[in-house]
Amino acid sequence: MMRRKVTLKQIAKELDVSISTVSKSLKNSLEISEDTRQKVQAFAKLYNYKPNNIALSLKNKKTKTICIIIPEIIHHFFATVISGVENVANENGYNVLVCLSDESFDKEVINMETLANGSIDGFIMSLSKETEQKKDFHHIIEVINQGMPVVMFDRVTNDILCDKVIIDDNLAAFNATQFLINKGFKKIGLITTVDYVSVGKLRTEGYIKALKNNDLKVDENLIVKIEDTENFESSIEKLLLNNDLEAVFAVNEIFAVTAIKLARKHNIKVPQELSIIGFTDGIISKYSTPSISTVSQNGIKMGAKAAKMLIERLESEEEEQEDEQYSTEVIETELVERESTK
Amino acid sequence: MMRRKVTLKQIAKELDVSISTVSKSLKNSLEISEDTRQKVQAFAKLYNYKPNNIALSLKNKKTKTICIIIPEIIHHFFATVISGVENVANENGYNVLVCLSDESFDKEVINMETLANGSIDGFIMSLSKETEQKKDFHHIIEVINQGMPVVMFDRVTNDILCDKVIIDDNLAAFNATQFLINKGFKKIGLITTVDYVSVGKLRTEGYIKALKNNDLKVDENLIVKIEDTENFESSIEKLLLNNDLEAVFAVNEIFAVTAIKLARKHNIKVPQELSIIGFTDGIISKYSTPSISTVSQNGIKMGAKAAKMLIERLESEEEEQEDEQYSTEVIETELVERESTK
DNA sequence: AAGTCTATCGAAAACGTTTGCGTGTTGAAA
DNA sequence: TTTCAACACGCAAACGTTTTCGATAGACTT
Repeated sequence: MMRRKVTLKQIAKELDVSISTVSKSLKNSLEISEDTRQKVQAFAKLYNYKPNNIALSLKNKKTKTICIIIPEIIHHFFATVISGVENVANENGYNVLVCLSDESFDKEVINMETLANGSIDGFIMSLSKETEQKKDFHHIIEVINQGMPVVMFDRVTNDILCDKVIIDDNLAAFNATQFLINKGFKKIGLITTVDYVSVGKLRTEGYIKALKNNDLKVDENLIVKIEDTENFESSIEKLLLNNDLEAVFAVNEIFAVTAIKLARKHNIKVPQELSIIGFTDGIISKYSTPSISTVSQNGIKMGAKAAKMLIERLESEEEEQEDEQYSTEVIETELVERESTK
Repeated sequence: MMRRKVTLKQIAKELDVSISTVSKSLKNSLEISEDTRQKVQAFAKLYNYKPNNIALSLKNKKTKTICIIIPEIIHHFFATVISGVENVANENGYNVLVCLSDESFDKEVINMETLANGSIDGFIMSLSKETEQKKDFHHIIEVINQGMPVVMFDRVTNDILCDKVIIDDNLAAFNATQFLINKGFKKIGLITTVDYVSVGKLRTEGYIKALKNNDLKVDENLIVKIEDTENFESSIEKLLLNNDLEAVFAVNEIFAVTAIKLARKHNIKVPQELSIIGFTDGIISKYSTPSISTVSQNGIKMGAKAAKMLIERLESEEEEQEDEQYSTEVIETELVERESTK
C-alpha cells in the first residue's frame, strides 16, 4: 500500500520513453503525438503523479511561499493579520510560513537569515519590541538589498525603505481622546506602553495632542507607561485610586479590561463613574462586561493589504525591474462605541 | 548596493577553482589545502554566502518544514497550539507552514494535496467541521500512504491510523459536571455543539455520564446544541429563562461568556444565582467579569507534544523504517476555579 | 531520385547543492 | 632514476523539473 511519490523519471522508464516526452505529454504539448500523450497521462493519473514542488522552486527560482514574522501569535490582533495574509496568499497560490520572534531581536534575526536563502519569496513583518528598542535593522536591510521584498505592518520604522501597512495611530488616539473630551470629561487618564514601542508612542502623542488641542493640561500623573507586560496591575490601580478620573484611554485591550476589573474591585462603576476606551477590537472588548468601546484596527484588512502589496511586487518583479517606489498604506480605523463609555 | 545572493558557482568562477573545491572548503574538508580553504572561506564570508535551502531540500529530500492545518486561527486555542508547535519546531531546526481550512473540507483537501508534493516533511492537523461531518478522510489517508507522517490533534478520528494528541474530552466534561454536582446543584444545563463536532460530542457524553452517575435525570430541555456559530444567543437565552437552572456547563469560552452576558441581561446573578463553567482556558475566561471557571486544555503543551511526535518520526524514519507503531498522547486537563462558580 | 518539410521524440543544460571517485602533481623512499 | 604515497583538486552524478535544440524518421514535392 505504501506508495511513494512517483517522478517523471520513473514514468519515463516504465513507459520506455524519455523524461522530456513525459513532461511534454503532461503539459499537453503539441510536439507529442496524441497516442503517447494519452498513454502518459493515463499512467500519470493512475499513479497520481504530481510535480515535485521543490524541484520546481529550484528551477523557477521562486517558492510561492511568503513568510510572516510576528512578535507573538497568542494575540488576537496578530492572529487576525495572519488570517488576512493567508486569505489573499491562498487566492494567489502562495503558502504562508509563520515565524514568531517572541519579541526577541535575536529570534527575529535568525528567522530572517535562515529563510532568506531561497526558502521564501518575501517577508511580511511587524517588529519585535527588542528590535524597536535597539533600533538595529541590519538584518532587514540586508534582506532587502538582496532583492527580497519586505512589507512591514503595524510596528514599522522610518529607518527602513520598504512597503508598509499601518494605521494612523496618532490620529486614532487623538480621535479616541477627543471622543472622551466631547463627552465633557476633563480628567482623562492614559494607560500606555513605554515609548520605544512605536505604536505606543504614537498613541501617546495622539492623546496629548487632543488634550492640548482642547486647552486641557497634560498631567503626568494621569499617564502610566507600562513596561513589564506581566505585573502592571498595581500601577493601573494607583492611577485609578489616586485621582478622581472621569475617563481612561488605554492603548490596548488588556490594559482596558484590566482597568475595568480593577475599577470594579474598588467599586468604581463603569461607565457611570468612569468611562473607558480601549484600542484593538479584539475578542476581549467584545465579550467583556461591560463590553469595551474601542478603536478598531482591522487586522484582517491589514494582513490582506500587506499580502497584496507583497505579491504584487513579487509578480511585477518579473517584467520591469526595480521601480523602487515604495508606498505606505494607511488602513482606516473606526471608533466602536460600546458599554464602557457613557 | 543591490547584491543578489552569491552561489557556489560564482565563488568558484571568481576564485578560479571548481565548485566542489568551494563546497568542500566551506565544509572544512581535509581534502582541501589550508590555503585554498582560507581563501574560499574569506571570500564566502565577504560575500555573505549562505547555501540555498531549496537546492539542499531537493538533494536531501527533506525540507525541514512542517505544516499545521487548523480550522481557524482567530481562536485562542488554536493560536496557542501553533505557538507550541513553533517552539519545538524551531528548537529542532524546522519551519512551520500554517494553513487554514476555514472549517471547509475542500480547503483542507487542497491544502494537503498541494503541499504533499515535496514541499513539506509532515503534517500536524485538526479536522475541519465539514470533514468531521462528511467523514471523508481520503486525502489524509492518501498522504499517509505516501509515507508522509501525520499527527492529528484535538479534533481527531478513529478512522485514521496515525499519531494523535488529544485531551480526554469525555473525562474533562465529566469532571466539570461532577464539580458542579458536588456543589449541590441538580439542575445543570449544557451548552454544546452539534454532535458531528467530535470534541463537542465527547463533552456532551461526559456531561451525561456525570449526571447518570449521580442518579440525576438527563433533561433534554436543559441541553442546547448549537450549530450556527453566529446566531445562537436566542437558544441560550431560552435555556436560561425557561428553566430554573442552578448551573451551566458550556463546551467553549464563547458559549460560557455569552451565557454570562445573557444572564446579566436578565438580571440573573453569576455566580450567586447561577454558576457557569466553561471549556478552554483562553483570554476570555481570564479577563471576563466575573472571570470564568473553566477546563483548561493546554494548547501550548498539545502543540509542543504534536511537534515532538512528528519530528521524532521524521528523524527516526532515516534509520529504521516503518515500525508503524502509532501512539495517542493524552494531555492532562485541569479545572481552573474562578469567579463564575460558587 | 534528390531535396524539403513535418511530426515525433530524445539529449542536454539549467536551477544549486553534496560527495564518491578519478587524476595530476609533488615529494620522498628505494 | 624509478616508484609510490600523500596531497590537492576537478569531474560527474544525483535530486526532479522544464525547455531549447537537435535528430530521425517518413511523407511529400519537383
